[in-house]
Amino acid sequence: MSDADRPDTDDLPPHRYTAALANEIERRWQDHWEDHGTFFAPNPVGDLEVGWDQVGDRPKLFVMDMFPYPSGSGLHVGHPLGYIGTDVYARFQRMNGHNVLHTLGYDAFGLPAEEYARQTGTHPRATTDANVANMRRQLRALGLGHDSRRSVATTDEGYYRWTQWIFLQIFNAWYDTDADRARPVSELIGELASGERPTPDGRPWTELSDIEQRTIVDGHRLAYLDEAPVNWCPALGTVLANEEVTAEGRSERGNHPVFKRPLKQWKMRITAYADRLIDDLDRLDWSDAIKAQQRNWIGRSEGARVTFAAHTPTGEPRRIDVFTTRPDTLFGATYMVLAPELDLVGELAPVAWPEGTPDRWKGDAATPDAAIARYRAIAASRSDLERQAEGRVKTGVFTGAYATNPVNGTPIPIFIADYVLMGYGTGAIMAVPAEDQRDWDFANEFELPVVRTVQPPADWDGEAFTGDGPTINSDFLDGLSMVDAKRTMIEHLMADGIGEGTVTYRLRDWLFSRQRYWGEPFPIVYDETGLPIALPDDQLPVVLPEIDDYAPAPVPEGSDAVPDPPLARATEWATVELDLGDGLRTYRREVNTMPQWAGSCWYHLRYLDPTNDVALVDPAVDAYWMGETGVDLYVGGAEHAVLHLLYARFWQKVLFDLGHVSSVEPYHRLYNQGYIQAAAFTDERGVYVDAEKVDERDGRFFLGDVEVSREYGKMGKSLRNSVTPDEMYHQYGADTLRVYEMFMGPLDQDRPWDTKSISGSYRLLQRIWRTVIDEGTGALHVADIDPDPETLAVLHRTIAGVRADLESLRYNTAIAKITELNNHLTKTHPDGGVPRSVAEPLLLLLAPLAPHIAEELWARLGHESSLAFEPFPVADPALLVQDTTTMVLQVNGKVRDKVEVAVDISDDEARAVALGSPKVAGFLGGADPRQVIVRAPKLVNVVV
RNA sequence: GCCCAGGUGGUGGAACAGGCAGACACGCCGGACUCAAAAUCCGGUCCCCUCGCGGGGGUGCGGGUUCGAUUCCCGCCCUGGGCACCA
Repeated sequence: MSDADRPDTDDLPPHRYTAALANEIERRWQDHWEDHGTFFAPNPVGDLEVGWDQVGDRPKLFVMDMFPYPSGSGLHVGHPLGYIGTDVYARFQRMNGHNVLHTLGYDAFGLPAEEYARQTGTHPRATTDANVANMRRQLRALGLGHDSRRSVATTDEGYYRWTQWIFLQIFNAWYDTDADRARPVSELIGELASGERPTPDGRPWTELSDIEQRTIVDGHRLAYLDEAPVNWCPALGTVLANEEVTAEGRSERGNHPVFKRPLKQWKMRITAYADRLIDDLDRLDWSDAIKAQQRNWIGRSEGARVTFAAHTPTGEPRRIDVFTTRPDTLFGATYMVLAPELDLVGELAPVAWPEGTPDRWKGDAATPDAAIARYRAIAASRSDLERQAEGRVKTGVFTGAYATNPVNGTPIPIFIADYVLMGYGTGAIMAVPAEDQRDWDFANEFELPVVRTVQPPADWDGEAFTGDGPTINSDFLDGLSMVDAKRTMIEHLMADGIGEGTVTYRLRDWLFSRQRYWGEPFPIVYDETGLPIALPDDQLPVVLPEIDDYAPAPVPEGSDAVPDPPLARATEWATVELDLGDGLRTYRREVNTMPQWAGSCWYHLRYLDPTNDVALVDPAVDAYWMGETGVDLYVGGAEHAVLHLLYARFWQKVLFDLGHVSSVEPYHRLYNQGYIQAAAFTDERGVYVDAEKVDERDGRFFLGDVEVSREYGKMGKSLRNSVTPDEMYHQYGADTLRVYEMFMGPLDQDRPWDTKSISGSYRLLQRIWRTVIDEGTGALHVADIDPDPETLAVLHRTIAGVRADLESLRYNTAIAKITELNNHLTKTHPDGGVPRSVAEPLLLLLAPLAPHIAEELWARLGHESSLAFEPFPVADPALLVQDTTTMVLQVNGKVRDKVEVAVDISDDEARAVALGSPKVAGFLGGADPRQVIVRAPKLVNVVV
């Protein structure tokens, strides 16, 4: 038990660094920093310009955390890990002369806040405000050096006004594939009107009706309405983006089943940026793991589009375009499969089954139409989860129609099957069972022919062969390798006008509307045509209306009811009289809200210029802080690899294309911190028990007398293993908590929390305190003397090491080096009297990690101002050079002796020293060594 | 199945360019101080043999390169994360 666990006792030295003293010091310094605006970072212009003349010539550094949801349960000790990490870095670089911008805002819209509000029966605004206040209190107590003036919440009207403004920029933009960038739709309209760009059907622009013109433009916008199968979650009463649905086909929030439903929804054309989102990863300092995740998510596939000819029952020609990555196998395409939802399916199906149709193709239906209708109904009724649960057994039905293989003229049957997805490629495939396992499985189920077009190896006993081999049964491709066959086939398709090389992406456009209350309203209204109209900037923000019942309308599972967004119930708000340039008219407001991710896409920009109400961000401010590379260090969890991080990159690029920001990427250096995990304990029923009450005895765990079993998981309420920072400040102080969290291991690694181990960090700070202060009297304990040469050398080695470690975020080893220095001082100066010229740099080294105790001791040493801007110590290179070093003597690679030698010993001398060692000689046994490897002055290896 | 990350003492971890494996800390053992305990300080602590000196083994497993491998290469195993009917 540490002394912190018990009440202060009289027999402790009166000036010991106890938790109580630490708390007093910490409160005092937190007040000091706040009163002095210590962490206010000046902007070059605007409201936050104060102090610019003092720091404007310094290099800038923008350090950011992924901002939190203001959750109702407050923080546990796992949450601040990254925040402490960035704070250490920010403080370190501030001492190195940077103008450092570091703050923390709140991602306060979205499902978590709304769910919490529903559970507690209070309005999300009230719970959000209370939760933000509680988290600010908890984070302040950690001593985080944030610029409080820049701490925005996405729910502030002054914030979401600009979220809405950005939406309008995206709405009012289209992607010019020739210029490979977004441009304003006004320029598109200009090109259409001038004839420079043809209209879809070739008629002059001026001859088109207003609705026709608007429909064409709307079809180009980067934010657009689309009716398509989407992820519909009845339990949450909203649609979800692909990124919010788990592999099991459930909602990421709440784990509810998700179904496909065709619904008219807002989407963002992120697919237009697919290539740039991949290519620009190369310029980012991110881990390969996250880059790989983004590349995989975008899923670029090169292949070919191939046109197959088909016809309707009345003989009208229809083309079926497919995407394939294997155009080389076209001669092996023995049937086609269309996604069940494809409209074309209904046009192709004949009234009756063709003669000779096998029964198993008919799906027990009397006619193709009946078979198709039944199959579509079954597909729609199954959640993704159910589809998955049925494994890879292929289902489908024949449409009754045939297409023609364009390279050999063979008629091939057209099926529908749910293994072909509506949203990928063209929603239709050519099936090549010999070279695709899924097609093989389907062909097997339906007894369809298999034609091999790649020669498998002689010992091939498998089914589909997807490897490389000589092409066979393919006329002009025979004998070619896969690569050559692909290229040759694409050339052939282009020459015949029946296809071309093309690229397809796994990435889908971003589903951007939600049927929830607690989100940003869209700045969009509809007129009687039902087409969307952007509100002018001067009408922003569109304020989220107060309503009594903000709960979503849950729809029973399996029901086809259309979701009814809560804002539709704000009837007075949802209908509005406006003059948008042609007199006062009545409009309907968009009643969906934006998704959780909208606010987090651009908060780095609002941090820069939080009070600006005439622009998103002042260009001079943006240019200064974002430069061309963006945020200098961005720390957060890896779980946002394909959500927030992809969306934010997309918005940044749109804003860049439209000239609103200077950086093409938001986050230059990304660092993914690990998670703090904690032991959790279950009783024999598998129920979690309060981890704090569990005792360990002989490696077994007991709750009272009952044995419980241990597991590890994320810290949290559900596992009953939370430890809060509040408990830790009170028992040890915030500096101890900071040092411990940074000492537990590398920042990017998961680590198990162990409250017992925190005492090591507590003792370290107590020992450093004792280095400076006499515990008995409270008097200074340092001496104005010169350090001995060894201490001086240790100091400078420590400075060099700590500096390098902090620079690369290796805080655990930085703390180890500071510990070694202090241990050295304790050992060499057991009765105090450490030279001031050593104690002072020691405190500066400690300052980024444990700022309160460092400030306090710095002040007690007689300094009048905060050390926040004190230059971080620099090692004297002359003192890093040692005169002598330990040379290792090996025999056959095993260490046999060590000798102290001069660092500049020559190879010949080193060799002589080694061979002169009695221990080495003993192993030689009088024989001559076969070989002597000399790496003076570190090592000599004698090979016998 | 595919793509990442990782596997080192009782525990967290260190060894940054191929050269002393286990820094620093927790825990544990022993000692000093104390009536006693806590706190503090000192010493020990990878495993095995040995009273000691000393010796042998050891970084998930099996090979390889090298005078020398935790580090590089090949093949496996295990753990964690991501993706997954994406044509």
